[in-house]
Amino acid sequence: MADNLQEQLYQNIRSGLLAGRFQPGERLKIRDLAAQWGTSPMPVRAALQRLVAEGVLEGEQQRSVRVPSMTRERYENIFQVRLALEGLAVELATPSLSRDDLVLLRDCVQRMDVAIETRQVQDYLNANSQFHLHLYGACGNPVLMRSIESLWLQIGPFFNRLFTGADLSLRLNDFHEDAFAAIEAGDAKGARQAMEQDLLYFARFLLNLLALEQGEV
Amino acid sequence: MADNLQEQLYQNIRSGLLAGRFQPGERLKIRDLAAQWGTSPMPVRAALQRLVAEGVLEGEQQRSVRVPSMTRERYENIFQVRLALEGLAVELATPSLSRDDLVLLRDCVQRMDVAIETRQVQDYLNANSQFHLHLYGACGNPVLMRSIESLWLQIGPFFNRLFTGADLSLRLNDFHEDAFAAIEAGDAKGARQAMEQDLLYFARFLLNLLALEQGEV
DNA sequence: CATGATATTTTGTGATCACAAAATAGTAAA
DNA sequence: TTTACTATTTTGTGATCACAAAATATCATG
Repeated sequence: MADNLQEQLYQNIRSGLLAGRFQPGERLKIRDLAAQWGTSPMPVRAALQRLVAEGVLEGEQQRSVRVPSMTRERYENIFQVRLALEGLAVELATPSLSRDDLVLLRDCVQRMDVAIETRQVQDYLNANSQFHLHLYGACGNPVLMRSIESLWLQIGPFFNRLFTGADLSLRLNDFHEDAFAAIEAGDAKGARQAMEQDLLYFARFLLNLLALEQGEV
Repeated sequence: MADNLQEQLYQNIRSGLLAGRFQPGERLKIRDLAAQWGTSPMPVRAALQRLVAEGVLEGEQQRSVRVPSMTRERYENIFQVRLALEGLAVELATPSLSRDDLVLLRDCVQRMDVAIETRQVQDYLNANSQFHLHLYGACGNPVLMRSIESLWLQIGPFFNRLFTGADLSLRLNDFHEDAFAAIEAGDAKGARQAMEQDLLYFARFLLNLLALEQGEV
């Protein structure tokens, strides 16, 4: 942890968002959060403004800060960019993976298999994000990595909330296995294609959950 | 202009950066800028932190804020992402351009032609950015647009500074003409390819200027 | 003259206060 | 009961202050 407050508060709010602890459309009020964390409003303000600048929260025209709500349209917009960036990252990362990386990735795939069988949603999500982000991390391009993480931060909240209590489809690991096989063989284009299939399948899965939820409300 | 100070200061500093009025590596000090604009340090702080969050300025480990310096490596990292995102944007935008859009784009191409002949560097840069950004703007994906603008903001400063006083290559408009022809014909893939060629040519041109400058220093 | 320790200044962070605009509650009239 | 106007509270913004850490200057020592 950094030694300044606003960094800590930023991390706290951020992980709260990723864990789905905030409702879409909910207003985040500076003084409330400050009281909750026992600080002055000042560092909370900075942390919130940072999250707005990163596109994680939305700032109503120089007024209050809200948790954005996810619509089908917004999801598809984000997905389109993810496909381009994560595809590129896979292609770049594949040739430069070390033996240790491969061991870790294989482990992630196995953990996802187990998680699906035992219906441990949280385990699956953890292994899934580790698989993707660790793979992308090897692309050697910090700018690309930063962009990808920004997008993950934007969908993460809904991701986690929607998945909670959802039935895991048995096919949610198929494309990871394809991707891993291609990666292991050093086939960058193949790895990219498999990964794009995974993203597509995953996106459809999530859109179903989203439609389901919005139908119920 | 928004009615709050920090937004105005943000815009001011931002356009100062885009115009190349700051030196790479230069430290931006809160109190200095505040005195310069006749405000308290507070809104300056917010504006700077926002620019750091957007990746335009770099914040040295919870300490002072600097204008990042451009290296060949960093430029290539940004370029790689630009190619993916702007290529996608062109492909998406092409089918949904209105007649007015085409008129505007054609005008940009013409203005660039004139600017190259008369060696008006600033005119060329203005027409160039308008051509690109207006085209991308038609892609209908705000998330994609935001990402692209973020990248432009990161190279803009060097862009403008390096170009000032540089000789304009006569070929700097060739690919725009190719791209426009494809766009006009509704050929999305072709437009993407032409635009990628343009980015590539432009990037090489800029890398030469960068090498030249760093060789001189 | 070069070098390292010390003192001074500079600079970012966080707290408290003042203020205006927005959100909300309260009240009166139809 | 509903609606429109007013009063109160809430909330974000900007200013000023206090403080600690970093940067810089000063000076003594080799």
